[in-house]
Amino acid sequence: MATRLDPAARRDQILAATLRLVARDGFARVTLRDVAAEVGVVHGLIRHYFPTREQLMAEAFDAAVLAELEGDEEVAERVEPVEALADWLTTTPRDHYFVWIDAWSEAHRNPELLAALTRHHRDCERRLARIIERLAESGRGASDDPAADAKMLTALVDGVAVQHHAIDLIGRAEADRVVYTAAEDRLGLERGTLAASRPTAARGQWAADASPVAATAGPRADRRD
Amino acid sequence: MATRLDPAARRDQILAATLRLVARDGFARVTLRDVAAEVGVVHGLIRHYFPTREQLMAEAFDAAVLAELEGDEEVAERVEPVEALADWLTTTPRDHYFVWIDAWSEAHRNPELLAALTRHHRDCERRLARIIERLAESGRGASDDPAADAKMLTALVDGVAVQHHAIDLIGRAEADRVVYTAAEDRLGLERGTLAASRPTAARGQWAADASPVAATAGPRADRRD
DNA sequence: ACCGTTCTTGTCCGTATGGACAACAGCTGG
DNA sequence: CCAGCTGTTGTCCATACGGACAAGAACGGT
Repeated sequence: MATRLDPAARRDQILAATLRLVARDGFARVTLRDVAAEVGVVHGLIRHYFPTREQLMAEAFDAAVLAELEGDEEVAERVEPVEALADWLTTTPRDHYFVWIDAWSEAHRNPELLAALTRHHRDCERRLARIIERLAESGRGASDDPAADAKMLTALVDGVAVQHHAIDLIGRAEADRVVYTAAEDRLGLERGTLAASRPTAARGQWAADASPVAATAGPRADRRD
Repeated sequence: MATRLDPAARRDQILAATLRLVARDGFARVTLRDVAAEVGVVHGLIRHYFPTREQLMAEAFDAAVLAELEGDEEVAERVEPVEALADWLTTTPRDHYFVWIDAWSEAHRNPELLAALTRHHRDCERRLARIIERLAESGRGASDDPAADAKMLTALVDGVAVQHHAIDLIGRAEADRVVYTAAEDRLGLERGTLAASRPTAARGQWAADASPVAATAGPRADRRD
């Protein structure tokens, strides 16, 4: 059925499929058979690459964390701090956030996941703090305590993302507006500065192949053994 | 085994047990047998009260929303706005938040749950906006747009709650500090005002009986049929 | 051309779940 | 005291899951 693949390629394929399904169905509901069907192989094959369901999930989430943060670092260091800030604070693609929200709800009963989440969150705060620092150095903004400002803004971004993605209470425009306004007030920027410098491109992708996370995966189909 | 109970009492008992288990294991993992074991009855009895698992979950979540918001309204109207604000912005008990976070991750595949969440969120924002309004009227604070301030602070509270409860990155003291500082800046209060007026008592309870949510439910026990 | 490696499949098993149902038991009204 | 209602139990069933394993098929080195 499925053509024989390079082991590494198949692994990545399985991890990408797992992330798609987690975004759609949640960590707890994704079964090995689901993943196999999404990839187009027999469910026994999954076990050939991942000894247990838990390990699959753990590696999939690790891959997500890794992919989300890779590369941006030096790039962000070169662009104007105001632009970098506007980019960082803009809302993330929906399917990504579904995975994060699911991870939050799963973290307190999965220590590995909690560790990965903690590392990821610290990374996010650190990068944002660095942007704020550069903003203050450039004289275009002000901050007494970049770390504290970063922590507050990170929390705000997550909270707004919940309102936007999970509850669907506000649209993307308003989500950005809420965060931008708060950031401008906090960092001594004039109102509207951030919206004006928002770059056009969206942030990174997930899967190993070029397709976005939720490319496949229509309404949950029936499965067989 | 279990003594014959008043139907309404047994219903409430089942709903309370369900919420306890959802806080511990998540919506997706709670089984009818789990609930029955938690209550101390046979799993067939659950079906006598709730025709299907989905309905049980839906009603349990409705009960949670209802219990969380009931009563406080007129009470909040009588206390000093600064004190009411400090109370409203302080972090909610942990087990409650686990249910909310789980609900967020479940909402996009459960329309009823999404509707309940939306209503709840709107209620929260409305109440906070009312407090901010009274604060401005009293002259002790200022707000150009109470609704916008309420939306931003609600998002911040949720985001901080994630950092505090889900990721366990910050403690309760720091969680309150982050929110209080942001609120004070936004509403023209002097730094420290909110921390100084935090009331002593915590917010409401859930279950029908007096016990807190996670009273029972140690580390997940083995079950039998 | 052969042969070992390993990617891949098909099938089996024990377990757990949601749901259905008949029998039992305690309460209430006549 | 009896009959009916209903809360409660125990048991059964079809399904689906994670995991295990042996057999098949493609690939690579010699």
